[in-house]
Amino acid sequence: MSNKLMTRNVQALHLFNNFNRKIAYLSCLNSATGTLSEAKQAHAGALKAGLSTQPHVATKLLALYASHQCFTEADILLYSHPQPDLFSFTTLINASSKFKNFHRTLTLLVKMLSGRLFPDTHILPSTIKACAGLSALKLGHQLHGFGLATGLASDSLVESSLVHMYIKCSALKYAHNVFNRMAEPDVICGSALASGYAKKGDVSNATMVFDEMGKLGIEPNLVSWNGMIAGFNQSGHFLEAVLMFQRMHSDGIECDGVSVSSVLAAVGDLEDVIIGVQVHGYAIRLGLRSDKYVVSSLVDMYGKCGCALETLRVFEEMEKKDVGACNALISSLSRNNMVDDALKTFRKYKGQGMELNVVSWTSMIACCSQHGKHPVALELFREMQIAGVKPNSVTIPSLLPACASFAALAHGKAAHCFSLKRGFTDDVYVCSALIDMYSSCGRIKAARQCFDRMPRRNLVCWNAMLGGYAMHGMIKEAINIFQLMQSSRQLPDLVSFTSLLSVCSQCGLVEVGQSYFNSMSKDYGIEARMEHYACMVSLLGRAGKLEEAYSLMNEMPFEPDACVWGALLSSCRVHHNMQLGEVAANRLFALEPKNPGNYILLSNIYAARGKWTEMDKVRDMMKRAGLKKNPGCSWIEVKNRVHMLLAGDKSHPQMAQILEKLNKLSMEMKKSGYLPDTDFVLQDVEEQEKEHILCGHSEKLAVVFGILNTSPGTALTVMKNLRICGDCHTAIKFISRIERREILVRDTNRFHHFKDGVCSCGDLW
DNA sequence: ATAGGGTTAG
Repeated sequence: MSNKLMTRNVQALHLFNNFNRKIAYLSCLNSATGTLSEAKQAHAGALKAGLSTQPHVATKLLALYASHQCFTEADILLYSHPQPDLFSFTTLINASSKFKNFHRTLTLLVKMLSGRLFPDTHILPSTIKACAGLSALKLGHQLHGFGLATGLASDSLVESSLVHMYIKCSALKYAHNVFNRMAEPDVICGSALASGYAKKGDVSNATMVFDEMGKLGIEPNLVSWNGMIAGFNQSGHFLEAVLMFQRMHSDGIECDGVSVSSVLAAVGDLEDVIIGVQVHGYAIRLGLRSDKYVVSSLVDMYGKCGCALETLRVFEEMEKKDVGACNALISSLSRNNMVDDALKTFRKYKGQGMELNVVSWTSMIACCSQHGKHPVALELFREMQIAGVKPNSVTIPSLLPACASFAALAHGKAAHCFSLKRGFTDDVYVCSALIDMYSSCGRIKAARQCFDRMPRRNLVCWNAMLGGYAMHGMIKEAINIFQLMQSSRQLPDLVSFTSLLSVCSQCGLVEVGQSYFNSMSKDYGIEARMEHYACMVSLLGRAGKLEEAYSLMNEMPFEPDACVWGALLSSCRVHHNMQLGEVAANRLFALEPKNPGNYILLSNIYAARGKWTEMDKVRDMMKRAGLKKNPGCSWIEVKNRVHMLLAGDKSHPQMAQILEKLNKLSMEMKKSGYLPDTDFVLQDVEEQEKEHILCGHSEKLAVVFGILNTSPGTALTVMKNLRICGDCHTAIKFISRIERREILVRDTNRFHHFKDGVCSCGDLW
């Protein structure tokens, strides 16, 4: 053999070997379906063998990477692919869609289209699914159009993905249309559509689709029934949910834990414990005692029906305690005013290492906020973050009322910043709570800013803003916002009118208030409730139209409650009307014998009229009611007498006696922590108070009250006014004084009444 | 190469 020939042979052999290696590699690649490291090895091998740009190899590698969600690597291969084909795109698009990487799915679709490749039946469903995942209705709609133009829309996979996409985008009409045109409609699409309507609260369409399924030859299955029950429950159609459950039962269809937990939630909201007990028994018969969802809804249902003991029993019977059930228990206890038990439960399971979630923390915070344990609520919020549980958009409005009642502006601001950071400020509940917090802390401008920045508003937001202006007695702004509300086509409700009437009453706008009161039922079909009558009585009463106020009370369709009588009594005190004052006071003594404020008001009227013996009688009544121990009350009572003496005959024989009594009381008050003033020259504190509020002189206001006394009731009033002046620092000082003492529940209620705009029975001390 | 149903917090 010549040398030349030799070299040729070697070359041929080399080529042959190389070819063999490639063949070996390709077969190896084809069998490589396993791990990610295998995929990487295959990729490395392809690079080494110079095969990575071979269409076949690239496509295979791409699929390997995609199956491991390694989209960056897959992308590199796609971009360096010599001729990216439909198959490469299909594998990548479907993988992205499968792993819910919807943005990538749609980016790939666009890239594919720009390469003049068009989706087929393999790609269309997964791209439509991506639109569903991103709620991209427009694009989904376009893909639908493409499907119609190309005839792909009649593919059954495309059809069902369209139905689901339209449901997810809450375009139920479109979904319904596609469903109606399906060649072979299936249970899955039918149930999804029916429950979609149910979730949206469209009872008639939900029922129609559900019933039509039978006509189309599709038998509704358990999931279809459950979807209806759950949907009705979620949209607040509780009765429909229960009826559906009953229909299911009478149709002889056996339900499961899903049906039971959904129907129980609805029963709870109907507060129908009789049905609740029946379903409970049914659940036990079906052996659902250990279903955590069933137990949670049972606990919640009994709680909503006011059966706290049953709630506890059901929870105790649970073998392995579940967080959800524990959360339901906490909220049930809270609902039934068992705040300490709720806290105990929370601490107990936290201590036992139960993994508490956002709902657990939020329920506990809401519970404390709602029951006046404001510092605890704030502390829990801090603890929650230390525990690494992220607050969500429900946590914020649960916490904010605590900041508001506490005038804890710094905490409220922090919560606001937190919401901004986390993007919660588009949430109507968050914003409404912020508005309320800022108004309560005296920052009405900040409240308005929150209001103006809202992308969408509902009734709650409008009421929060209106309430804020009412709280500050800003009549112009309140009327303004009410008009804005009407031009925005937002119908007002009971709460809106409470604020409006309250602010009119505060500002003495009798006619305006009366016209609002009349238009309530005339223009909006809203029947006036107790709080509206309280406002009206206060409105008329403050203006001195006491007889009119009294006759309005007689015309009321129901018996006036303590609030309404209190409004009348307060007005009687302002105008020194003894006759009506006595009527009101006597009713109040019967309605709330333990409320010292009523006695004081009457005593004040007597004092103004110089009725010495009547004052004695009131004092005796207080004693009999067991209220004589309150030095603050006695103090005011005695002070009134001194005023009388000073105003009248200074050489009154009882002067020395009274002064002695006053001194004794002063000592007593000092001992029990009150700060009495011995300087009763401050005759008309109320006048000063009004002036300072109007001028925003919070320090002076604080001084006036600081000198007078600091009984809990006073401190509350001061705090309220300080907040209106925007001086939260001083307000907080007052709060700490209140918290060191026990406040009568009634006092707190009055305070909240004020806050909500019914200030008619304020002016306690 | 997949699709429909559950409780509890404002």
